[in-house]
Amino acid sequence: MHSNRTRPNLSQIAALLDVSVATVSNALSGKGRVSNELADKIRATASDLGYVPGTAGRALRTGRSYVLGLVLPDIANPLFPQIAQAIEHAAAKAGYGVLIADSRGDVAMQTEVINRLLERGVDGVVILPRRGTRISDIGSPIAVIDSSSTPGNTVSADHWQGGQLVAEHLVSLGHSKILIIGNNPDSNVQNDRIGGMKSRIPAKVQSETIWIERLEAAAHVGCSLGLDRKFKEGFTAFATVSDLHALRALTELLGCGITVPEQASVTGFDDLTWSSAFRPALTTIHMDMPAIAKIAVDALTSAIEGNAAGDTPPTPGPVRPLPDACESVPMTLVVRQTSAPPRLTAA
Amino acid sequence: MHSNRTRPNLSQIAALLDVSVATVSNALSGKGRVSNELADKIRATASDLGYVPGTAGRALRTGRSYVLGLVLPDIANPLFPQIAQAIEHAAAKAGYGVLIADSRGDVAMQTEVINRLLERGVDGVVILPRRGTRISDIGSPIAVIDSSSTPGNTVSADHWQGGQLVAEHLVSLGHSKILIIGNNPDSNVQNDRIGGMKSRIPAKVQSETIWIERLEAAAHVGCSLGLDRKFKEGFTAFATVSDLHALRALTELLGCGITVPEQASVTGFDDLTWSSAFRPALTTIHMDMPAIAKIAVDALTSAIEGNAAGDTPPTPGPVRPLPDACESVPMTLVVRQTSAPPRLTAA
DNA sequence: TCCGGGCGATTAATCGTTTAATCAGGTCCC
DNA sequence: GGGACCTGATTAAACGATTAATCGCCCGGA
Repeated sequence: MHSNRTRPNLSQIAALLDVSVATVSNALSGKGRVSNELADKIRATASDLGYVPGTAGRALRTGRSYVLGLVLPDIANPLFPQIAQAIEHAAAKAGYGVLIADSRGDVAMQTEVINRLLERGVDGVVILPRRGTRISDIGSPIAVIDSSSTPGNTVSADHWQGGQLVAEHLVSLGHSKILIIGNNPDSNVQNDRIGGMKSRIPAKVQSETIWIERLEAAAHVGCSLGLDRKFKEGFTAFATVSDLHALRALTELLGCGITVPEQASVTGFDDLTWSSAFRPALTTIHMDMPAIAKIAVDALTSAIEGNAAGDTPPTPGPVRPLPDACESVPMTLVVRQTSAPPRLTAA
Repeated sequence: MHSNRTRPNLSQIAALLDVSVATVSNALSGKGRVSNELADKIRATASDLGYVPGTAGRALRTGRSYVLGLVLPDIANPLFPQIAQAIEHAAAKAGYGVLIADSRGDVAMQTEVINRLLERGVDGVVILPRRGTRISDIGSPIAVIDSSSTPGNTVSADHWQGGQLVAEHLVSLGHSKILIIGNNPDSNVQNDRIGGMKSRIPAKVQSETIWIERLEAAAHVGCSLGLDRKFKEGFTAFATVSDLHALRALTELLGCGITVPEQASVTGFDDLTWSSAFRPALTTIHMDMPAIAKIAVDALTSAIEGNAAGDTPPTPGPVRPLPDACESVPMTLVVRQTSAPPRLTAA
């Protein structure tokens, strides 16, 4: 590969072989009619020069930038690394780049950053909407990753089924009083997870749900969740909707002298990267982000490229998963060290 | 703002006002010679149509895309959200978008993803290099964020000074045996942090350094760090180089029945988002990512735009901070609940 | 009256790629 | 021998924005 100061373009190759730029373009894209030997020569010098088509010219001509936007409600979300990595990887495989945008938790900002992405010419947008947000109709295809109970959702983890896994696990361990710990009752994701849990808690097993934000509104942020009292009431399993809350519950229990998992079990959700970095390592529910990202990106790119091929006008708005893909990706249970059968106290 | 199906362009505005596209362009950019009243009319209809210059045409003509690349050694790094958010914000303020790339910890991949970004036409690259990587000379300006002891570093947190803060804090609390817990002795960042700590540990205070990766190589991943033995040896303070390791140390101590902060203090580094989400909340060192990002982006954009203005040929390779900016951004101590004076055991 | 010059706007070229339309030349068949 | 047809290539236009060069016009001074 030559190392020129400026990147080679079609006309350089054309001049070198004394052919027209159109022929070079045809040869490299395989679209027009070019003799095999000439096409070979062209491909050879192209790779010799290290030619890659300039995105600017192509975008101008074709109207497509091969860039997707990724919109997150809050980029500081600890789940973000997994998501960004998976989306970037899936997009790269499909030949797309990923432009990030952060709405910083602000609802108004969410539409603003989407507009900024569109102004930059992205071909489509992957969005993890902020709680309770309706995505207004923008002029481009959108893939929504949230929860199957969100209208317009494209794909998401099967939070309900994940909740079922948690409940089944704890019940099968022999727990008979399970405390479900949610954060915000307005979250579709959390409601799905909790709904799934409840659906698999048999009648003979007691359960109760508490919401952290409500507790904190009544007291102060970072207040005690009162788990020691719940433990004394007989709860031996504490099922949270997020690893973050599981860690909080875990440290609160340990701080009260309640051992985990001997006296009490704790479960999380999401399998954040650090969830296995401490002792006892968290039992949690893992989501298959690569699969979710692939479905979202496939749906998006097919909508985009379908459009371009298209007799039909562009299809803006939320996209559906491809026929052979599902909207809900199963979650898996990761049993580590915070769950065990309850110690049988003398009856 | 009209809501057309296709985005307005210069010629639409020109046709509407019966002027040439050049005049419209001049009026909007304020460069050519246009009468005030015509310029006003043009600006009015432009904003009425919701015109924003298309990036493709502009990029093609000017050779600049107003997009920066952000390269991370491992996007799954828990520090990534803060970094990405800060860079994205700083870039957006400067009128640039941010394209992400993830080298997935692979050194060879690092140069590959940089090339992919360049092929996409980014104007510059912000990179957090993988340990021990030399950034080969690419044809574009690069801002390197690592540590001041890294050659070619553009800007970074003052890890050394952060280490000093930790040591001063622990020493002032009265600790006289401090265990420093590092992960990988090849990391410039970790060495800086530990060097800073040692530089502020007076002779009368004992200290010792252990490396997690070495311990794990000798035993197994996730093995005990042997902190209970260290505690019995008299160590009362455990200073780690990362919140991740602090959490590990904290849970190991708690699991051994050693109370924090009453019997032992633990400190982290980086102030990860979840560091305050559990009890006892971590005492840690916070880095001013927004400031770092601003310096990096400013240096990058000024190199880019200096080039364009330029008589001089483009300045590829690592950029320096602007004259009024510094290379090392001070870190701050965040005292929470894991640090306190050591309990005086009966002598 | 004629020329120089400033102002306000237009013309035209350019960036790199794609693609529809066209063209030159050869082959085949009636 | 002359159209029909196929093949392999070229020509030219187009995408949208920027910008150097140009042009017409009016005004002032000689």
